[in-house]
Amino acid sequence: MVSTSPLCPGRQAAHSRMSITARSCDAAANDVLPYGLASERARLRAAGSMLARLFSDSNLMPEAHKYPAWVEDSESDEEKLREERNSESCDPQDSQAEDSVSVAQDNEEAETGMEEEDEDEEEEEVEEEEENGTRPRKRGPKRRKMTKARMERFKLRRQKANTRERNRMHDLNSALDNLRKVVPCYSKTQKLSKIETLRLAKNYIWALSEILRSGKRPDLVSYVQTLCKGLSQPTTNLVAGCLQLNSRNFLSEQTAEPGRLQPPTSTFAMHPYPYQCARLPSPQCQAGAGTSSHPLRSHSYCGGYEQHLYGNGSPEYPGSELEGSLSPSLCTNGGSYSLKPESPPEHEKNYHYTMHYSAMPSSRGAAHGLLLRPGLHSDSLTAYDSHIHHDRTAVYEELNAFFHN
DNA sequence: TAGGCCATCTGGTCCT
DNA sequence: AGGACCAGATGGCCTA
Repeated sequence: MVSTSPLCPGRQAAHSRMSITARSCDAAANDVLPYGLASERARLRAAGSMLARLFSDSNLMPEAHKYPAWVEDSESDEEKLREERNSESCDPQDSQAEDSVSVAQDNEEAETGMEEEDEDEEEEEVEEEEENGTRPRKRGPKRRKMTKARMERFKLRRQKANTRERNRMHDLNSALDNLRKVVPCYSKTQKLSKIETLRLAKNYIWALSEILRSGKRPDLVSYVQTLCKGLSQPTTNLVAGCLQLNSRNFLSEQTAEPGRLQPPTSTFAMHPYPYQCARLPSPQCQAGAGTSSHPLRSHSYCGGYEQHLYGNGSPEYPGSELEGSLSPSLCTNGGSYSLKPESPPEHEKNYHYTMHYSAMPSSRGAAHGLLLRPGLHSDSLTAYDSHIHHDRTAVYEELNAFFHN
């Protein structure tokens, strides 16, 4: 039995504490492009530029965040500093703490020695007084006495820095939210964790670059394995669910009916990943029946996998094609359909899996189970989705007409 | 209660 | 000097 956290599948991962930094993003990005093909790199650069534009879109950025109460409350701030001074002065012998509390020491000096100075003298640089005996004088530039005015400036600077840092992290989170929407599996109610989002995005880019490089259609198993490489088990289940993949079924098919799957000439490296998801129905359609010479023009697959992978029927590759395949305008939850497991556990009933589907499903048969309702998930439409929602409505209407006439 | 994830604060470093 | 970026520390929230 696979347990799934209803809020965050990444929480199940036994990863050590990690912070999402630009360095980790760079490290992930460096793994994405294993090939020296200039054309693929150019396309991916274009995709990267598109993502950068997407993330830098001012409409996507959160509104100005309110300052916490203490920012505007100087008295509470002073109390905070006072508490810090009290707590940090408990162990004066700790040299490491000494560095960290230098500001507090300065504050202390300000209180003890400078209160009677007038404001003009406060602007002067004054050598630090000799410390009283026990500890040697610290190296480095001589510290200035922390006057009241200086302390105020310090506090103001610190508050501004905190605000900037807060906004910076909010922007980063906003970009991560946008990234969540363009990776293969998006659920507003069950958000991927930051690290899982980055991993899935990296795998997704890898998978797309493999397709571009080889010009071949990967088999379903390898595709999902590639997407799920390094992800936690709950996230793997989520992605597999989004791709309508029943690992138990495809594993058995792999052994009992290998002919139904792509031969092992897959362009994706097979790696043993312990799929244990057995809560999803069988794939509605089997892979491998296609004869299309081009993966992006395939008309043989059906179901989420194909719609996800080849859904954009545009015959053009570069530029707009890439933007189309990566852009949420074609990869949207606004017109997506939910994939619900058969008899889901109680705690999963509120899950809201959405599968990004693209402009044109591959066949009419594939569309039979597909309800194209522009407002289907309007509750989960975000600001960005709302932004592009209007443009997509016409497409949905056309598709509805196409499939229901 | 432990562990995972997250937001925030903070000081350091680098760059303009 | 000030801003951007980073990483460590901390505490809150949530789940198993």
